[in-house]
Amino acid sequence: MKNEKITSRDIDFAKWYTDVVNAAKLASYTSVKGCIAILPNGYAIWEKMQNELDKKFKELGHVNVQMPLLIPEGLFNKEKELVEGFAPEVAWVTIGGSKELEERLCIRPTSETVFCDFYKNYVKSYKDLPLLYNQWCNVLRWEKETRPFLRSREFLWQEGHTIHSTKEEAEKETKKMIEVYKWFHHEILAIPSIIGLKTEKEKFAGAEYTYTNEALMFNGVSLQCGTSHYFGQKFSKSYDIKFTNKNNKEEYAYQTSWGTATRMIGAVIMVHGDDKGLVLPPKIAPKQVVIIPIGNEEEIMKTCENISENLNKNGITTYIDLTEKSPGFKFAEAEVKGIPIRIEVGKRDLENDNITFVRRDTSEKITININEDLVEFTNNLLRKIQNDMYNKALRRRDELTFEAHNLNEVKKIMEKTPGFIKACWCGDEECEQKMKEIKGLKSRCIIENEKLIDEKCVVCGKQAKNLIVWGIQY
RNA sequence: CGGGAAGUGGCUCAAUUUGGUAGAGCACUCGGUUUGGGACCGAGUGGUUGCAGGUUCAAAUCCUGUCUUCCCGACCA
Repeated sequence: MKNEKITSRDIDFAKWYTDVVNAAKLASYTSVKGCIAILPNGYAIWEKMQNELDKKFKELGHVNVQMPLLIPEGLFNKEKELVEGFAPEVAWVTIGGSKELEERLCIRPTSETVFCDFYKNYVKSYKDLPLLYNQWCNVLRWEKETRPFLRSREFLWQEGHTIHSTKEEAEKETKKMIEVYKWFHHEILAIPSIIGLKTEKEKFAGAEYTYTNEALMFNGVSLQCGTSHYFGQKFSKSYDIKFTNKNNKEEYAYQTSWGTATRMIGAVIMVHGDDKGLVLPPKIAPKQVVIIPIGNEEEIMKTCENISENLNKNGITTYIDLTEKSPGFKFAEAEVKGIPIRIEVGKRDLENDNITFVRRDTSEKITININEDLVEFTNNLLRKIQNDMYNKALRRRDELTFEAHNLNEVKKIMEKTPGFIKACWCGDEECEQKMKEIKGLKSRCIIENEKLIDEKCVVCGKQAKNLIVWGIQY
């Protein structure tokens, strides 16, 4: 059954996306462009994401802090490349109360500068290092074109800012955190992603290099999902963060930063969703099971309560839909919200001592005896759904991943469906620019540890340096 | 930021062309009958038409500005 409120994914993907956001009540627009209200259904998903990441960060020794929202202009301007990168999308506070400020204050688009300002006075000795700080907060970037979750002006994220006494340690941290994001996408969100370096053109302003996770959405458009930056001593030199090393010499510190955002909610929608609405991987579903009574006889209600209690007690989150709607309405409602498993309990089931399980991802109906071990059965099914969703997304990505050896091949591929295009590149920014002329193709990342598929650059034919994944960006 | 479209109860839309008391369906509330794919009957509640100005005896309707949303382009660590 198709949901009438949702435009078909194949007819208009952009409309489908916003329809799902609305129908699943994840977010709604407000009076300020690009600033969305994240509603309970959406925020609960974000909380699940936060819990998973926060737990992992802490296992790896990171601690949470909170830095200010406002950054004095002078402080913000110290790192030249960062300023140039962010200047067009920074909002400024110029008046406090009714008084014009002597120095205007920038609303943080990212917090490198604030962390640096703090580290400057805090770090004295190699014994103080490393500091592995993270903060969960909102940031503001004055985007011109906005879309709920994917590109909003205000968004929630986490930003890790670490500072180290050696280059090796900082580089290890950079690599480690991009692997954490990859784990998060694969294991928790059931989204396959490709890790690689950003080209000079695409890297974070002020970074020596940037690692990124690139994922492909159902429509073949790619989304940057979590980045990890190595700063070397660039920021520490701009902000004068020195420590005394083991040899009693002053040395500039080595830094990293890494972040991921509420944009991931958008990724989950666009990778897993279908024409009935959202499809949530069990590991981030705020409620994993919905139990729908069909009829209101005492035996039915009692059975629902028993199942719910039993599952909840054993760590599976469930609820019984007790609203006075018809069963069909409740089915549709559970589907639009993406709840992984629906259990139906009605007269027909109970006459045979059965209950009915329905999978959200495949719509498969499974009738089982009520005396079976429901906890084990449900846990297995949740695991299976999580795995199957990953594999389905992986298959889709592989279907939409192509190789190209020259510009004509690139054009041909892009005429059909967009997707990831693997092609070699000489390292010249001009060639990157030429690729962009084909439907806006940009380099997503440089693939390491994989053989070049060609000796020549896909654009100019000169000696190839890197294998690049190209794609259209959200 | 450039080009285009739109904004009327919570939602989808009508009334705008030709200015003259703002209307329907869904949703919501109450009562009843229902319940295996978005139930049915009956009775209700809810809008100074995005906002600010202007023209007019009179503005949802005409004019100006502005905000928001959507599409195309540019931009996007």
